[in-house]
Amino acid sequence: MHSFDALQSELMSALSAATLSLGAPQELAQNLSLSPVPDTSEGDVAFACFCLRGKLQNLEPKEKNNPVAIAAKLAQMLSDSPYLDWVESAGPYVNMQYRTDLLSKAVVGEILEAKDCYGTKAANNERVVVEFSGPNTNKPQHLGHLRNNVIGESVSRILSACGYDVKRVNIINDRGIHICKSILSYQRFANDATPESTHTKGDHFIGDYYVRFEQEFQAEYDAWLASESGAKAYDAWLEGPDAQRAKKQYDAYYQKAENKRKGKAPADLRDSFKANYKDKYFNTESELGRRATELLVKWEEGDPEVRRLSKQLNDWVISGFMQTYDVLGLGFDKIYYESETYKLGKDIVLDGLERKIFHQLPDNAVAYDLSRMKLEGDKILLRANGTTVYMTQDIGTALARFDEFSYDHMIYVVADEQNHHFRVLFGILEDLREDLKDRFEHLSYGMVTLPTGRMKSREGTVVDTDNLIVEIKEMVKALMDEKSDREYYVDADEAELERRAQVIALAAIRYYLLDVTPSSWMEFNPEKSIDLQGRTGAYCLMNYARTRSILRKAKYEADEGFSKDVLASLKSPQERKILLQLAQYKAALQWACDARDPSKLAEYLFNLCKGFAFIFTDRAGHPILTCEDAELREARLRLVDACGSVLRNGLTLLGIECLEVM
RNA sequence: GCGCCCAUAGCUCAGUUGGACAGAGCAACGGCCUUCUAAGCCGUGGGUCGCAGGUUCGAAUCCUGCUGGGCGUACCA
Repeated sequence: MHSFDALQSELMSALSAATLSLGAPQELAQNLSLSPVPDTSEGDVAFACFCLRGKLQNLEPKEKNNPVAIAAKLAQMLSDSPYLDWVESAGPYVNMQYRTDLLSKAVVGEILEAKDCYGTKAANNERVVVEFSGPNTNKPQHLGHLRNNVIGESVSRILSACGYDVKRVNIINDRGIHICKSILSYQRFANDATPESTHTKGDHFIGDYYVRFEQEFQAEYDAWLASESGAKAYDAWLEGPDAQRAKKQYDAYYQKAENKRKGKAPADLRDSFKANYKDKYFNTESELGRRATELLVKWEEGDPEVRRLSKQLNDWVISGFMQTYDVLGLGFDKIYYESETYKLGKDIVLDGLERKIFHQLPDNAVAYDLSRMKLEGDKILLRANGTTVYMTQDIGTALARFDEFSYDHMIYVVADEQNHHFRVLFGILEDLREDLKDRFEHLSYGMVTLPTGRMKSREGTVVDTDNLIVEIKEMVKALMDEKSDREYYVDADEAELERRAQVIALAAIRYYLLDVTPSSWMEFNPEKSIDLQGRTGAYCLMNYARTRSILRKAKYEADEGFSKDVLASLKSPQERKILLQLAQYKAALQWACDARDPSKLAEYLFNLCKGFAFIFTDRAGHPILTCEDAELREARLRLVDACGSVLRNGLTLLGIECLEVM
């Protein structure tokens, strides 16, 4: 038996044959599936008989509908299987234990032969483009971007391991009013400072000017609100429809009894005005707003000086991003820049207009009728002046990318605030191009929150990616200092310790972010920061290091020609448990791939670690180095090697680098 | 108003698409370091799966209603 899959399929054929002989329809008998057993002492796998109710023609009428009777019958029929140690029915389930020697040889043998390739599938000739990261060039990346980055990278690796031809792409938003705000702020306050002159990372450097702009603008706005023209604008606003809507909401809320009020209290009229009028103030009254808008217009016109400044600032920010990507080990097959792609889509929309997929509004704007996809309203795709919007660009880039990559799947890793945007985007794309139907996926992930709620830049609670990595690394180093007398630390020089701390810190962060299902919102607690105890990246790394350590001490050689027969001596319940866990790796990987969810793999790896950790620490019951039975000793070392191998393969797919010594 | 999503242990999260007694980590409590890395190992306690109905042999999971929360609903990105 050369692999667990082979062993499993032998069992499945036996099961199919048994059900067939009891009169099950072909179709059903050949599509049975096994399920796990809750308690491993009750078997390795189970077959649940519910699906056979009423389907077995050759059974007595009384037994036909009774899963318990069916289970008993099947258990009896499988009792002489050469692939099983034993089989017994437990209620409606048939519990089975694989023949131990076949199991150990199949599982460990396959892993040690395949090594780094264990679990990876052959190319399936399907290409998938994964778009992730997508930063704006006005601020350094925060914890939310980090979640995006690590999910995007891990999903790419998982898809790749499952046979897909993966292309990673990134689209950097380097165009628009936000960069003009930074330019203006830079012009006014920087005195020609540069990242070099201030020894500041480029994205942080520009981020500070962006924040400065927002502060200045807020101060300007507050002053205006308190002024006479602010008061006039407020009075005028009170007469308008926005005020009426705000008043209605406000009154409706406060007219209810206190215990009947739902949701957040609406802002009072004054605050509604303040929030509501901000954009209008920016566009019409604000000096800063006017200057920023002028810059945007000049940028659009191709004004050389504005273009030069814009490029300079963007280059600084992007070089900062690249440093962060470098630290995280991220690389892209292609990076798109919105300054180059923002006009894409216009021709496609005009073409769609001719094909009557879109329609023209009285002011000549072009829109998509959302009722075509069972939603309401119009989605504007070209403004009356002919300029594009975000949606238009996304349509354009999706189709341009198809021409470039001929993808079978296009996955967008984007936060769940944009669920509606992508629903509309995919609807329009499929309306335009029927041949691309079902190729688009939105890998929607939830926000990373703090115990106090959402991160707010105004309150200074935004967790910065670069700083976070440094902080965790310092924490790891402090812990390492406490253990500096350990044997595995004494040989390491400063640079090596630094490297280990960096690897551990990154593992901790990655595991923390990937251990939660992407679609869930997740809480990040900066107080506790990222714990290094329990279900963590550090724990997984430590167990990998334990496997390497013990193999080093045993002078173990990972030779290929070893006799698999020694593996038959692995037969304790805990050893069997690990064998089964190892055998589940492919299933966990496939699940993670199908669900585009690295947390499925993260959970699996933690459980594998726990199984290994038990044996590793059980020196009395499962001695390895000091095991007196030479065959058993070798078998256990092979098992340790297999655990390490699977652990490393899996962690690599999470983007986590392993340490030989920790 | 309309649309989508969420509610599981003190806290943070799983629960493979309807199946065995609802799990993990943290926190709490009790044991383990002359012996394979204690960033660890073993054990204990802790849950009317938001509430009320319904479908089913069987529901945390599906349906209806309610309660509480979130995100959308731009000619912003």
